[in-house]
Amino acid sequence: MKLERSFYLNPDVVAVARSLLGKYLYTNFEGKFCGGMITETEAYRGVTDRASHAYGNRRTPRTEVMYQEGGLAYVYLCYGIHSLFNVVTNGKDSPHAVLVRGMVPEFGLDHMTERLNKKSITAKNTNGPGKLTKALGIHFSHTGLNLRGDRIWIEDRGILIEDDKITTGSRIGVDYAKEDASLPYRFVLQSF
DNA sequence: CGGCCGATCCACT
DNA sequence: GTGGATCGGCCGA
Repeated sequence: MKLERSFYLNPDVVAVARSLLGKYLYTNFEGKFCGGMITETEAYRGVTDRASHAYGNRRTPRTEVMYQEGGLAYVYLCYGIHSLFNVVTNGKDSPHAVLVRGMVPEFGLDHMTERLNKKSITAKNTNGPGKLTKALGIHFSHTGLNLRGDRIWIEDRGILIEDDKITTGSRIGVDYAKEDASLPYRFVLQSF
């Protein structure tokens, strides 16, 4: 059920972002098993995408994981507070990634509720990239983890998402990316 | 090595 | 609907 290595090696990161909708993201930290269905993603198309951290083939200790072969987690700190979870895709030295921005919580609800300091949890509590990492216990120190390992992984549970259930649009917070800011690289599964 | 700022969230109004 | 929180990365000097 775990997504195969070949899924992550797809050179078309926009297609990967689209096909991650309806897949299930799981974590298991300290014996706390959690997971849910992915409902929102954004594609970051490597060295030619001004919105990508790897634009212009920029390599830093932080972005180095994006240059590895697809199938790793790229987690970085945003605004000094939020850990944002990305899926590294494509082959080595093709630094593509998909940002996971939303999910519907389904497994380990008690663990996620506790991490969020709430009394209960709904999809509204995991509908942002910083919120879902907090619920799942993903921290920027987890960057580089293999997504076919036993701490963070993604499964296909056979859910088929029709095109008419998806809204496509421009990515969030990428105004600085000039002509790339308006590219339709954001995918949102409706009714969640 | 100093300083600026970001792929955000939430409490408060 | 708005401002404050809060800090690592990275650029420029």
